[in-house]
Amino acid sequence: MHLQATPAGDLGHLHARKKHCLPNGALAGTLFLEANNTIIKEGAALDYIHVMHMGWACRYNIMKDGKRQISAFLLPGDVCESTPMYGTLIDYSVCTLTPSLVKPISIEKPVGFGQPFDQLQSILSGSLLEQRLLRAWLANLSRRSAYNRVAWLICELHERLSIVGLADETGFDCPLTQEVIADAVGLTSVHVNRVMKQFRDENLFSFRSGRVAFAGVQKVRKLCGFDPAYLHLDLAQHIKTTSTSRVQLSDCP
Amino acid sequence: MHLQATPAGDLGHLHARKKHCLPNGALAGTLFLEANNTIIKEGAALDYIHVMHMGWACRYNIMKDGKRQISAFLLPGDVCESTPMYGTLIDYSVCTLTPSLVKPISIEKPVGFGQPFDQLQSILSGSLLEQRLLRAWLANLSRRSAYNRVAWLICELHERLSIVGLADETGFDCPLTQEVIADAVGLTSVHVNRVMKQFRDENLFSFRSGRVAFAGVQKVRKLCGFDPAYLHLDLAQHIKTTSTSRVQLSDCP
DNA sequence: CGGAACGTTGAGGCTAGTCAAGGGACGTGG
DNA sequence: CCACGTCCCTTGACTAGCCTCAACGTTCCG
Repeated sequence: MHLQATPAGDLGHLHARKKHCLPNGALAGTLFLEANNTIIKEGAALDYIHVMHMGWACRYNIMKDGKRQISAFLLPGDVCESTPMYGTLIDYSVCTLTPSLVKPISIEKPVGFGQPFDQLQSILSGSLLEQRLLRAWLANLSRRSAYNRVAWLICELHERLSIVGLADETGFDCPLTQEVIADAVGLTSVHVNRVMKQFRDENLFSFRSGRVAFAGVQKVRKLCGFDPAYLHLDLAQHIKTTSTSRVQLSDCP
Repeated sequence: MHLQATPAGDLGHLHARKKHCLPNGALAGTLFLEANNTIIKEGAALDYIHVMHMGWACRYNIMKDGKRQISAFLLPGDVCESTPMYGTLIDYSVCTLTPSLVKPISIEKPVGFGQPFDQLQSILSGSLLEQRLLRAWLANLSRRSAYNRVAWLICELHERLSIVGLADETGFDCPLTQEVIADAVGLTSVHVNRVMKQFRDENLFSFRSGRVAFAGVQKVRKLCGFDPAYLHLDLAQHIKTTSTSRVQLSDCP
């Protein structure tokens, strides 16, 4: 997708029409945002973290020639900030892809002070997991065909959504447009479309009207070499902290 | 580059022929490694960090089909571990590209305990900087032509080497083979070669016998859209907030 | 001198991009 | 209710960028 390269790297035509939700219980302080609303602007200093409660968002950068590179999809439960360290300058933007509920949480000022160790540890773990995802994406973009690249992304989304209960073996609701997928995997939307057609024709999965419907997830995973290990590794290790059998770690993203 | 996919994801034919250096002064405990020696093996648990004192190394993954994806070059001053958090399982390998001096430093066991806050902060800053680099690489691979991709990598190396005094306006010593560059930018070595020829022919820079010789760095930067901001941003901000000199741990990637 | 590792070059093919046109779904306003 | 615009999907024809295969050159070293 080509966009006008505005100085701030922001989508100029978007306006954050935030409104507060019913301030009862868990939703207190949660913001409701329409699709295509900016949550984080590149260049800002970090003072809040934003937790996705509902809806999808993406982390992206606009390049000098107007091309957009998406570096992460943010699903319910995810934190929009890749390293929530107070005061750091943010080198990416985040915008919603669907109507969303986002909860901002303010951060203690001096990093570390007054924060329990396990909070620091979770920031570190989060940052580490982000790195793993980025390395996996790097390998995906760099070394796979368009066909496998798209399949792999679908597998990642499926796996991550499964973890939060938003996907099962039959598939998942996926609000992404083919253009957004293209900007994530480094293709054109036209080519993404062709690849999707191929997946349909080969009866692997369909991507239509906002839903990915599988005819066998394992077949798809095998074909594109998807191994969910890189998503769990840390989590599993973190929970058990020590003394564990950590099995399938060596394989590539 | 295609490699046999060995279970451990390691380069089977490499043998770590470590030997201790003269244990006097700053070099005490420093290891001397030949080229193509493994420093970190994918799947290991992190208990030491390894600081590059001399020589070049790279962080990489071997994919199931044997392809190698390099996700970072490690230059003098860099820490091989992208997030030096004790006990985490490492999802990449690191090997030397040239004869190198590497200093291993053991880490306190429980993350955080007994470590001063600025050390934690330094780990976080380092991790954050790694993310920035990864995002920059992602955009580079995904959205630029082969020609610009290679130019951009050369600019990054030049900038980072300049920071540690190993490059000037005329160029820098670069021990990378065209195949290694190919594995970093997602091309074949044949095509890297063609692009290099083009750079020579256009009198932008030459890449010959281990040296990159510029005929005007700015011209190259402009053409590929290289902006060194992503390397500094945090550093500048970081120094201001805490006013400490902790140079080699968190700083340059 | 021979081998190994790396660089160089050419021919030909495939993958993905570009350009272009049209279709379906949906909302809005007359 | 229909006309229209917008957004997204779909498809075809053509092009170009990069890959593959293959051969040969260069440098270095034992």
